[in-house]
Amino acid sequence: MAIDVRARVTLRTMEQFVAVAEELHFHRAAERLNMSQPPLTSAIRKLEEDIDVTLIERGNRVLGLTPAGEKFLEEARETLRQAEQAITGTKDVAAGRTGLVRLGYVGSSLYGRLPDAIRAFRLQYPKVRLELREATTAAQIAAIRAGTMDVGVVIPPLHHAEDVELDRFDSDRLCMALPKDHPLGKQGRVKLSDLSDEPFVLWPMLEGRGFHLQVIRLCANAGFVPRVEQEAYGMHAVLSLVAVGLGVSVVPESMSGFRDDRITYRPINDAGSEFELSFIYRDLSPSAASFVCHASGKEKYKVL
Amino acid sequence: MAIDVRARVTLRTMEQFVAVAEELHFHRAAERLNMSQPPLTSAIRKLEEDIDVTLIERGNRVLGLTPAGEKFLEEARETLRQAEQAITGTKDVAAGRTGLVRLGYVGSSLYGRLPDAIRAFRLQYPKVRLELREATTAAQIAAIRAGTMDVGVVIPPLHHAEDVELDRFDSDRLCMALPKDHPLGKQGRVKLSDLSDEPFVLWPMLEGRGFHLQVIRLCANAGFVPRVEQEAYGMHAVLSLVAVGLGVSVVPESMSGFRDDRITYRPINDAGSEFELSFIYRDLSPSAASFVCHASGKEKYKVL
DNA sequence: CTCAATGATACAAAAAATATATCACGGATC
DNA sequence: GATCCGTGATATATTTTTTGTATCATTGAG
Repeated sequence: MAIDVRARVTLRTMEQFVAVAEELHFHRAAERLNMSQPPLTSAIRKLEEDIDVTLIERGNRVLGLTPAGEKFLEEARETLRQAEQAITGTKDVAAGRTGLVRLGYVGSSLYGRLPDAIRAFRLQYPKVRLELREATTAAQIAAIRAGTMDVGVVIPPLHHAEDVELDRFDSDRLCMALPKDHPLGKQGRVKLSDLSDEPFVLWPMLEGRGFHLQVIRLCANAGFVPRVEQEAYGMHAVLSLVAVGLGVSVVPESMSGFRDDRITYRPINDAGSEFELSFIYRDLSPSAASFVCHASGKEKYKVL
Repeated sequence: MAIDVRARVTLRTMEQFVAVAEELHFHRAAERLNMSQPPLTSAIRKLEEDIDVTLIERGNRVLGLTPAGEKFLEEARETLRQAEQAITGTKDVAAGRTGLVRLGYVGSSLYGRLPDAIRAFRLQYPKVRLELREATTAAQIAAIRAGTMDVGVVIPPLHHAEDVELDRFDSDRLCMALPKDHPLGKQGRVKLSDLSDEPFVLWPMLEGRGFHLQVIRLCANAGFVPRVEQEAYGMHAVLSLVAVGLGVSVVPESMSGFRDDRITYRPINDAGSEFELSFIYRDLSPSAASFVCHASGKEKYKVL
């Protein structure tokens, strides 16, 4: 029976009651509701019958609310507000204005366009929560497949990852990082081949395999195999070791935004020094689509 | 336009969507809703059209919710819950199960049935808030007229108060209060006329005029005019002064529940020693009606 | 290849909401 | 005190919405 009652009392009924309760005048209320007075009168009466409670006191010519009417006015307002939120909230989600984006990124991307893209996105989509996690390209692919990450920022090429989509986001190139007191560091122009006999500091191959290979290949093209004397996890660690003179390294040019008095950066003009940063994803939630869309500047994405 | 949309999305629609979202199966959902499948299908489609958001992913033979659908499921559930509360809450108010009762009472009523009545009422109507305020009969009448009090517990008769309704609640009688070391206090039987020459402690006439007059009249019938030597506000104060020997007094018998080693109570058998405690009220809110109804044991009251 | 399951479509019937016209009542006005 | 205006109630017709019945289209399993 309770279910039956709820079925009969509609949002429209509540809207009508609120209008009458606020105006305390059937004609004015009907006008506000863009309807005529008779159906309004009967609607209110049916409402009272349905819930079996007198809500409006019909004293001669003056209307008043019973205590129950006051209560229903309050509750009906809240119900209407909630109903409206149901719709606007849903539209927000659909439009990607609300939601959660779990964003992964490779460490080096923090020195490119990504931070600015994040800042701009947060301004335009304040209700989207962003969860950021640094991870290697391989780890991001795994997380996206596992559904624990929505979007990743990685360095292509990807291997065995035909199931994830890829969108170019930023480009960068490799450059040399030299200790400032190193002979080459004082020299104006340095060629990559000049490093053939120098000890290298590099990240382990497990951390960013594709990127690692690109460095090796680049050196190979310059005619040598880099002698890796020291490995370190993370670009910052690599650079710290370069700073104290443990060796030279090849890092993304955007890392030169990371300043250290003991390090000198030198460009590499060899072909193959360029690399890209791309978004990867599989099923884009609307909010994740908003992010990729906004950051990559492309127009539309099919959302899940 | 937003208003238009809200007008089209009804509670029924939400109920239908919730059923489909929970079952992920149109036929089962329709069965649960006691309707057939085709109109359910079209209702959901119309809902999606109305808010212009895809809520249900119709993958071949398997249904799934889009992120927006998840959101709408959550919000629709909340809306339905709120709508149901609007009705049940209103019914609670109408039935007097919820609300506020501002109850006034004369001090002496605290030693009669009132405390028990309050306790029992609170057990049966836990959602009704009770505001208690001690006040004289006259003050209660004024407060009820002013609309700042719902129900009063007073000692009739009332004067110039034809506009308030009166309901007998409890009865009591007057008794003598004597200092224990007073000669009369040691005597087994005491007649009221024995007090004719004793100094009296009484409350001022302003505080409980009708009650005061009853004492005077009672003494007059016993053949004397009480010599009031000391006035004190409140029964407790009166009794305290009796306890220290400042005089004798006549107080409600129920006050003998207030024990003091220095006071002896003696019954008054004279006609006219009885008095009543009554509820007074004007417009009973449902919760106030519940209270009066419950306390006085009567069945039904017309509620405002 | 057929069958069962499932959602979509078309059309008809039922129910509900709303509009129009009118009445009934009460207080204000002259 | 008769009349009129403002207000809510009633009766009935019309439109809109919702629901039901019958049927089809697609898909995956045996």
